[in-house]
Amino acid sequence: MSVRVRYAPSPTGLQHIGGIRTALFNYFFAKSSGGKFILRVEDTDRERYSDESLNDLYETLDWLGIKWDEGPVVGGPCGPYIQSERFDIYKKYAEQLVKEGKAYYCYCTPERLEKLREEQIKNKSEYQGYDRHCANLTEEERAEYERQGIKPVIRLKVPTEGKTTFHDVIMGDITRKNKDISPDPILLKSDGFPTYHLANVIDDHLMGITHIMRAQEWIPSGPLHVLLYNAFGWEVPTYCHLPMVMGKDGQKLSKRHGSTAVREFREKGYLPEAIINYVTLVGWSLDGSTEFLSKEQLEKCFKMENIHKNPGKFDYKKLDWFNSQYIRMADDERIASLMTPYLVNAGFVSNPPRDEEMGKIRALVKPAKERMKVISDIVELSRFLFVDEPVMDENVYIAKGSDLEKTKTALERGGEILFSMLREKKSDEEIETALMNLSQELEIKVNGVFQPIRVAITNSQVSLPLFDSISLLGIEEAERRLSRALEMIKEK
RNA sequence: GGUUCCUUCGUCUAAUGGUUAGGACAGGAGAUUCUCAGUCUCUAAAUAGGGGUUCGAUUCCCCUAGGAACUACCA
Repeated sequence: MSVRVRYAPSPTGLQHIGGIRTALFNYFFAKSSGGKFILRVEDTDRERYSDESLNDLYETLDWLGIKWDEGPVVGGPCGPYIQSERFDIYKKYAEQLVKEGKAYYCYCTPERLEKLREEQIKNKSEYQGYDRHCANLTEEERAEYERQGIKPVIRLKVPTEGKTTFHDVIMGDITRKNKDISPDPILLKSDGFPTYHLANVIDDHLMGITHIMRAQEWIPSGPLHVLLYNAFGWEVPTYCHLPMVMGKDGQKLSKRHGSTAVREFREKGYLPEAIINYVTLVGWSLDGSTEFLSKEQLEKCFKMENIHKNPGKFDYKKLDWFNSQYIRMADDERIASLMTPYLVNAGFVSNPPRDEEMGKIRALVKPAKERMKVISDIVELSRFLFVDEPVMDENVYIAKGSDLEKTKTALERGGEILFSMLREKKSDEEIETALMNLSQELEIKVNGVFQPIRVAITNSQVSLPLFDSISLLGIEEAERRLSRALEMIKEK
C-alpha cells in the first residue's frame, strides 16, 4: 500500500515553527517513500478562523518550496480538502453513529456544563468531565428539549470499562483505560460543525491516509480516535507522534521565547533552506554528523526510524549559524535581490532601484555576504554608503594604544598615502604595506592608522573592510569624508 | 489533582552489552600584519539518581526524581 500522509493545520494563526516542522516531516516521509503528501485545511473553528491565516499557510509552504500532491488549489480525488466545505459529510457520519447507538444527542447548555465543571473543581472530584446527563434520554425528554428549540450536540459514547491501545511507530504501544478517556466528547457541535476529533478521523479515512504524523501533544487523544475508527468499523492508520519543539525553558515553543512564525523569520531575512535544514534537525538526524541537508537530499534520505522520542529545544543561535552559512553559499545575484527590499525599506534606494543603485547593491554583495547572519543585517552594514552621518566624537577615531596626536597624523599622512596610491592604482597589498610602515613610524599598531581612516570613511567603528568601503563609496567621496574628519579632529 | 509520555555535554544529536562516549551550535583560549565578522587551531563540557540482570552496562528491567503534554461546543 503506498504511503499517503497529510499536513492538516487549522487556519487560526500564522504558520509557526512547530507546524511547519510537522509539515516537513510529513512531506519528506511522503517523498522518500514514494507516497503522496496531502494538504488539508481544518477550519472547523469559525471563531478563530481568519483569511490571513489561510493565506499565510499557502504563502509559507510556497516560500519553503513544499508542494502538496493533493489539497486546496491543486485539488485531487478526495476533495474538497477544506473541511468547511465537507460540512454534510460529518453530519451524515455523526448521525449514523447516533442511529447505531454509538453516539447520542446532548442538550446540555454551555451554562450547565460550566456549572458542572466548577462543582467538580470545588469538590476536588476525581471524576472530571461531562456527567453523561443526556446519555439515556427518553423520547419524551428529547422531544421536550427540541420543543424548547435547543440545538443539540452529538456526543460519542465512550465505554466506561476496558481499555484502548494504539500502536505508535515511535512510541510503541500506548494504552489508556477507557474510563480515563474524556467522557463522551462532542463530535458535532450545536452549530452543525464537527469537532476536530470527528472531522479528523473521517477525513483521514476518506482520504486514505496511511500514516498519521502529528505532534506528540495529540497522544492523549489517540485512544479516543481509535474508538472512533472502531465505531465506524474502519481500519486504524499507523500513528507516528512527532516530538515537540520546545523553547529554551522546556515548554512548548511560543511567542514569549522569540519569533515563532515562519513569516517573521522570512521578514528578518532567513533563507528557506536554512529554516528547512535546521528545523528538520530538531527531533531527527541522519547520522549524527551530517549538518547540511538540502530539501532535495531530505526528500530522498528521510527515514521515519530516525525520528526521536524526546522533545527538542529550538536553538535560535544554531539557526543563525545555518542561515549565515547558507547566505555564504547562495548565489550573489540572488543575495542582491534578497537585499534589495531591505534597502528600499530603509529609504536607501528608490523603489524600484535605479540601474546605478542596483550596481551599488550588487557591489555590496561580496564584502557583505560573509558578515550577515540574516539578510536584514545589510541595512546597518551598508548605511554609510547611502547616508552620511559623520562621527563627531574624536575618541571613536583613536584606536587602542594610540592618542589624539598620532591619530591626527595617521589621518593626515595616512590619507595622503592612501589616496595617492589609490590614484596610482596600486594594489591593496601595497597600500596596506605603506600604511603599516606609517604605523611603525608612529610606533602604534596597524590599527592605529586604519581605525581613524575607517571611522572617517564609514562613519562607524564597525564596518566593512576599508578598501571595500572605499571602492563602494568612490574615491572622491571617501576623500571628502576623510578631510572633513581631519578638520574636525584638528580642532580638538 | 488525574492520565499519558520523555530523560547522553548549556543546546541539537551519534554510538555499542566491552570506545579515550563522537560530531555540530553556543562558550573559553590563541592565531589571522585593518575594526567587526569570518576563517583556522586548541579547549572545557554529558550518559538524572538508586537498585537489579550480566564477566561487563550509557545500552536490558525496576524504582525514584525531574520535565512535558493533555484534561473545551480549540485544534
